Amino acid sequence: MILNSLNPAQQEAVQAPLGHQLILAGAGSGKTRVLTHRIVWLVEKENISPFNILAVTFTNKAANEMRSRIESMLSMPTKAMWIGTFHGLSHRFLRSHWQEAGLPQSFQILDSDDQFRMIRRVIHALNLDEDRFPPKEAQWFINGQKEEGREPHQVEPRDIAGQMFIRIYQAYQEACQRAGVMDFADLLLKTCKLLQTNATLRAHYQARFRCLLVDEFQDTNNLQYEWLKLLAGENNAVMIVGDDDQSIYGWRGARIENIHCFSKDFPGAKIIRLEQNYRSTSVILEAANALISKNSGRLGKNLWTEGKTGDPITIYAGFNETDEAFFIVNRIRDLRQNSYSLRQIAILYRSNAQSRVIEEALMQFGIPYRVYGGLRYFERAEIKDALAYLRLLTNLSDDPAFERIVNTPPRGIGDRTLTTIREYAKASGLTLWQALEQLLEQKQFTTRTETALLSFVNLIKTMIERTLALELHKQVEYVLYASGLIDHYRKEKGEKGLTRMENLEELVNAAHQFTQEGVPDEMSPIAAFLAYAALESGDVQAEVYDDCVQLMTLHSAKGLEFPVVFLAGCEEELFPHYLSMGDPKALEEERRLCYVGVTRAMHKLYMSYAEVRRMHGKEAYHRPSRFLHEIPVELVEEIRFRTKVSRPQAMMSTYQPEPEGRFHVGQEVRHRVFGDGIVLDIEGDGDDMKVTVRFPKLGTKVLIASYLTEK
DNA sequence: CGGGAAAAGCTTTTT
DNA sequence: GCTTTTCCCG
Repeated sequence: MILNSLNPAQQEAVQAPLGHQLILAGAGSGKTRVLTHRIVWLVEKENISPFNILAVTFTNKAANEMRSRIESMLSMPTKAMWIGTFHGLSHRFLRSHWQEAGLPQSFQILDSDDQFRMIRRVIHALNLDEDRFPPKEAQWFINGQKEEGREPHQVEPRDIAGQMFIRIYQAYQEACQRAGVMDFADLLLKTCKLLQTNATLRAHYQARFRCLLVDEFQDTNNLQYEWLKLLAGENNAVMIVGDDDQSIYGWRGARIENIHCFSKDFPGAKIIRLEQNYRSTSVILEAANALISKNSGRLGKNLWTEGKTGDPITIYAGFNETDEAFFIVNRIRDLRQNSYSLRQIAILYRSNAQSRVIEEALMQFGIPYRVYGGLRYFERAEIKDALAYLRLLTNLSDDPAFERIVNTPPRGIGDRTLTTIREYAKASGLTLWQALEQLLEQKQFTTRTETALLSFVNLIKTMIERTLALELHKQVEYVLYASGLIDHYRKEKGEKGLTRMENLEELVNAAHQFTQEGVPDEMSPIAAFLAYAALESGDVQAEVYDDCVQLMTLHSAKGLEFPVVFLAGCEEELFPHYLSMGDPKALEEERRLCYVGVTRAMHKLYMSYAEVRRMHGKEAYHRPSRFLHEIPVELVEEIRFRTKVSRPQAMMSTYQPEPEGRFHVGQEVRHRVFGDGIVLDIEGDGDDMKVTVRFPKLGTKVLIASYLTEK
């Protein structure tokens, strides 16, 4: 193992004695390298068997990457090592111990969309008003309770409405149990509960995992922390890696506090800081450091680099969002001339809605781009339809799957028929499938409905018989055609239907590929495939060979790096977002988000804002983001193009403001970075005053007045 | 059942 | 304002 490729702090972390370690790893400080080297070190130097190691990450992508890196460094198989996400590892645990956990062997996993539908059904079944008890809120409530480790009976009701939400939670939980399904949070919760109550299992796993490693620890929630403590027990060594300054998922339950609690809960924990950055220029790092220093309660870190100073950060004041987009596109064209390839350039923004204007500008100039995010493969409606058939075949009790496909494609089973089935099921505590069978026996329907229902029942039964012996991908293929899904989407007009057909056909390939890569022995291929689809909803990664500008939100940019970064929409109300501005905690998270954005850039960072922006249909005038002001002036170069779009002629000629205060046209002024120049124009007043200055060597620049002094 | 009109969102996202 | 979902009627 080559340790001399690591810096002293990294080496210290990799070679740390077997105990608790807290690695505070700044952006671009090589934390993944440290983590993988550490695991290799444990195996090679501490003689820990891969069998005794467990490593947790937040995404499947990170887990896969970690395993393959370790494999390439280690001369032995890593199969015995547990590497995965909290959810993936919990799933693996519950598959082995479904009996102890009181689960059906073929239990399936609900994604958040399935969960939402199921909760809505439950609310209807309880005869509650959807307006008074919105499914979204119930979902938020339920997931929140689960993250705190509370089952329905453990929740303290706050008020009458809270009491109702508990009842919804209770009913939802019962419905899940009946259907043999569990949601994401259940995977963690059931694992924790089982480890808490079953001393034998707890002892077994605590004895096994002598070394536990957690990546991105600042993103853990309470339940995940509990999960870790249960497996760690008294004797196992825990290494966590994280960066409190990059915690940007507080809004979905991540507790930055966990990283603060670690030293207390894991006695003797040693803190090691990785502060040397290998990514960015010192200008970018200084800006990031200055920005994040405005936050309180940090563990504290100061990134530094041995690298170049680099160019100043460019701040562009656009007239409106179109002007901003054109600025970006123009700069991209320049960069391209300067031998940057498009894939080295990223445009980051706070919210997805911002991408449209930028996309239009890129399209207009024929610049290829790729937008990250959006619906992923296994989340597409047509794919979920197909998977619901597979789910129902595996498990006729799967009510959410039943609901989804009973009338997809349309086969004459309407809402009234379904209501009858649902009510019967509810009254007799049966699953929808059982209720349907009993009602058919009792001849409860009109002839037409009965025919429709019978053909559905027969369809499913035939599918089960016919696919039993088939290989997984043949099963999928059979289901696609026999269900009529293919025909259904074929009829859908336009490009949409075509894409959906292609997606469905792709599912056969996906299934084939899945079986080739090997199915865990303890599961049936179909169950394994379904679990895979639910847990790993499929990347929409840009292919590396595509030379495209990368567009994404700041959140999805985390963990990535780009030679050139444009950070668009740096305006108050948008970034920081208006919904976060009232709450100091949320505001600090926005600042961390900005920190994440700034530290993505390797060589060149552009930040831009628009003076006028159409938001929710209205023209809104926002001030430049406070984050821009938190970056030291000497690191910044502010510019504004005087394009036609950016300022109507009329305003210039009729409105010539008399210089208020310190500056007037023709005056000689001084700037800390650019030196001496002459004032050409003045706009606005007070804090917003912008002064156009001509500098002898640098040309004309528009600057904020407070950055200038009289000569 | 399907299409068009009305209404409701509208920050960030992984599992 | 624009887009997505829901609702209502032929």
